Amino acid sequence: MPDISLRDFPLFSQLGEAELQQLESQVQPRDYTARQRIFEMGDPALGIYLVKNGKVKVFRVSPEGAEQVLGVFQGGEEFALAAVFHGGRYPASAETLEASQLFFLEREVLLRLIAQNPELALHMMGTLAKKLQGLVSMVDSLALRDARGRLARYLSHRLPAQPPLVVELPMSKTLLSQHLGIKMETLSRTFRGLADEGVLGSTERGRIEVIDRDQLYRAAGDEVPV
Amino acid sequence: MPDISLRDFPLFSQLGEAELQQLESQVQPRDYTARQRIFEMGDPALGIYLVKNGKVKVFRVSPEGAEQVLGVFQGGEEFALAAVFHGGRYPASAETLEASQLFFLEREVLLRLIAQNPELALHMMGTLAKKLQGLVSMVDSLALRDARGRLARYLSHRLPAQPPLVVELPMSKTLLSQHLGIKMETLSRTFRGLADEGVLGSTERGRIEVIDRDQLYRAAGDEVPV
DNA sequence: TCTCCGATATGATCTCGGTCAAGGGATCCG
DNA sequence: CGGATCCCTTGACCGAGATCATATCGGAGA
Repeated sequence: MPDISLRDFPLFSQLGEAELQQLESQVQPRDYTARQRIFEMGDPALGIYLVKNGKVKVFRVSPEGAEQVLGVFQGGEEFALAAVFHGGRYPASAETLEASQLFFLEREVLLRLIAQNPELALHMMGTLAKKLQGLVSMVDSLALRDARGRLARYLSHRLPAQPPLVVELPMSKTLLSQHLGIKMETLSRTFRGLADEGVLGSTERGRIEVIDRDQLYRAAGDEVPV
Repeated sequence: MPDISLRDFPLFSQLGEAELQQLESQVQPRDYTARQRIFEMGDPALGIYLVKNGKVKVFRVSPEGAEQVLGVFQGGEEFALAAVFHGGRYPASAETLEASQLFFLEREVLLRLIAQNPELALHMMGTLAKKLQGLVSMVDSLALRDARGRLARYLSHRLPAQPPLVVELPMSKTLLSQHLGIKMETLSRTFRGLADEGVLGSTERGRIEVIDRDQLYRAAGDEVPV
């Protein structure tokens, strides 16, 4: 996994060389070990995080301690962007999945950056809008699909267009179950079910072989664009 | 219900008199009857809608025809804001609940407006961020709370701080059930349950009397700020 | 190679909420 | 006044998925 510099973040693709260098000096590198808490839901939202390497999960916790994973972010992605713009508190918690290096960008620095680069604002609105869309899709899954439908949808979204009909899971099945809002045991049974139906092949080691692409799409319900 | 002009939209609170007048000429008034479709999920996102009066629901539909309501918008609110910023398609459908007058604001006009008023961009990012927060809360409800917890949370969020311990539902119970992701019958039983527990009083005519505020908060789990 | 431990699988139950069915009760209208 | 319609309530039953319990797999380290 090669290291990543600021210029590799799509979020900053608009910026010129000079601005990037300036930004470089204002960003705070922070190193984390595996399973380290980055912030807790309710903490004041002081800035955004950029993932240089490693993996971070963002999640909510139920009163009983169950976790719902909102997203897993890795190199080149940023998180907690939205929290900065209503100046309040983080609406979820974040924790590393493995040892990770992040950049922390203070709220004020980000706002100043935007003030100097108006087109950056538009770009960030696009980013926010995409996240919103992702959450709408998540709500749809949770409210309107059963376990089979949720899994099929997750897989079909990540199935590469080109031949190797394989989905590489970016996280463990345990974590995936928390992302789909179903229990591990149920996810396990659901994978098994799809395999028995002939839709999937092996599902080991985070490598999901898809055998019947069309039926996977059908199980996903729809929304899978052409 | 008094009529509302553009200056009454919080979204445009930043704009000066001149800009508002200019905007006035670029906005398209559109009238709808009750239960009329405004756009369908998948339609190209051509612009945003501002609600002058009436009520609009935004929702997703399952393959079986069940609806999940993402939001209900009324006078002074706008919807479909996010869709404009990734230039794609509406990720949900919208329909009037009653006869309504809306303003339609074309994407290009909005973008031009932002270009001329950079601080408007920040304000809109705040709006987007709030919507994102709302969806995160919705995901939390759907994934981590049971019917009782969802309803209690909904009510506690809308309970006025001052004495008349009453929540006025902005929609029918049927619609509310589609908003909370539970069936009408279950919602009815859940209301009944909370009343039997002594948490709620009468729940008739969209007027929910809260008797035991503390227990309502407790049933809501947490997240209810001090 | 052996041991340990976290991740995954599988079986046996339980349960919340969905489904199906049958009323109320209010409002509007002929 | 009777009927039609919409919204809500209540009851009986059922099933997908949660829960509880146990077994197995596979990688890391001694």
